[in-house]
Amino acid sequence: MTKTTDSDEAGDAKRYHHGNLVEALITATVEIIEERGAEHVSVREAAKRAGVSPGAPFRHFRSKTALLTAVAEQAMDRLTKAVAKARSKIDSADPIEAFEAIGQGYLEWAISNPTHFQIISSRTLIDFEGSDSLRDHNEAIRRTMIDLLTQAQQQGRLAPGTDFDHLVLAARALVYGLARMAIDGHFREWHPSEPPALAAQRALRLFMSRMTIPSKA
Amino acid sequence: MTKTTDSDEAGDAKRYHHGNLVEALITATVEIIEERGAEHVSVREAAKRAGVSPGAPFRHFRSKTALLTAVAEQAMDRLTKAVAKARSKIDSADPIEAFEAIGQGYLEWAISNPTHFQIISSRTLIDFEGSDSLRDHNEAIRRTMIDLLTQAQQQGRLAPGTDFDHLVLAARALVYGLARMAIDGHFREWHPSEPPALAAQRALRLFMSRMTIPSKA
DNA sequence: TGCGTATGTAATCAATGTTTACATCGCAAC
DNA sequence: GTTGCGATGTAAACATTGATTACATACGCA
Repeated sequence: MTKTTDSDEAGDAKRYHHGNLVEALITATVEIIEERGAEHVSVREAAKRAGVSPGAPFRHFRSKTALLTAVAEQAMDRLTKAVAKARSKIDSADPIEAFEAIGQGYLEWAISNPTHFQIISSRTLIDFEGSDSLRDHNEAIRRTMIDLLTQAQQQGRLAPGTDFDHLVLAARALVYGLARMAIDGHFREWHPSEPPALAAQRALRLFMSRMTIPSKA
Repeated sequence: MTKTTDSDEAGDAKRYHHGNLVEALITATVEIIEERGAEHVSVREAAKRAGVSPGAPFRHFRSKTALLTAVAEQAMDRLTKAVAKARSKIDSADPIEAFEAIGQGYLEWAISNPTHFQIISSRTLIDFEGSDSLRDHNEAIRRTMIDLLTQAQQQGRLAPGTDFDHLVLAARALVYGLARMAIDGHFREWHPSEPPALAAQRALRLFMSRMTIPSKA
């Protein structure tokens, strides 16, 4: 009865009960994805890294897919927060500035967290449709971007003759394409002097400046 | 010595030598990808479908990765041809029209061949760097698009104040993003009346119309 | 015809996902 | 404190997979 500390991670003593296996497995899985790619994750390896037997993970995750989905949920959570933070930073009520800020926040997060972004968008490895959390967060981001563009339209800020639906499509495709290019290594041939996140931001800004009309203020 | 026919596939007789195993394995692998996704391909399953023992594929492919890379090479070959065909169809010397045609050809192929496009761009499953064929074809397409935009620039057809490098980046990201959205199922919420390929084409056209100046002719 | 080599088979191995029977701990009720 | 039950872990097993090795077969050329 020497120690009854129940809380967190700093224990060396190997107890029968891990205490925080779910978290430890997710962390270990992220590590493996970083080292070998999401396709080469193994549940046994994650268990080993968490210091636990091969069967233990299945007490918490029905399958390997469920484990990877949990990783995706954590990732999506962080992405949502990054986007929200990016938006809160600009105080302007200008919907176009807000859209740019959100796009930039999205891109910055995706580019500096390629592992997490990769698992979010690899929909054959995770059960996207089966996770309310994933679907909801994804829809929230998408709706925010559409709402801002709708505001811009209502304020007459879209370049004349612009079809709204195809503008939205192009904007989403641009942001998504830039993010995926980054994680797929397409930025390798880019100028070393300009970091990918900055280049992406400028491309997005170029796009928006051609699609919209500057505010009069 | 009844049959000495050496050529192709129409034989029911189970010969010891398959005759065209490489091709058969690639075809079988494509089938599996269509059914279960690229991450769930198994060499044994491909061997079974080709009517051959589990070890046989390794006579022709050093590893599973090598088999998947061969599939990617076949896919890239077809994509290159589709792009070339799209370009040859328009006789105009206008670089911007040519760019649009190529982009459209690229998108149409990617959207109607999601399986093949997926394997091309999943660079953790295939050995992209190790395949001269893949690198060369990829570089060729990229260079063609850049060259056309360069011509447009030299003819003074870019909207004033447009930074060339970021225009190229945005254009590539847009095309790539549209293609990936299609294969990742992001078009599901799109109007059912307008097929994804058409929507993508219009988004691309919108983008180009804002970035360039129409020809005087 | 005969033989070398490309191509296939069979057997085998280690690693993996998953299940099942059993062990151990944590914690609330007495 | 003791008891007992549910949550959490272990150990062992099974089928499937990627890959290797020793052996078998047949194609094609001298």
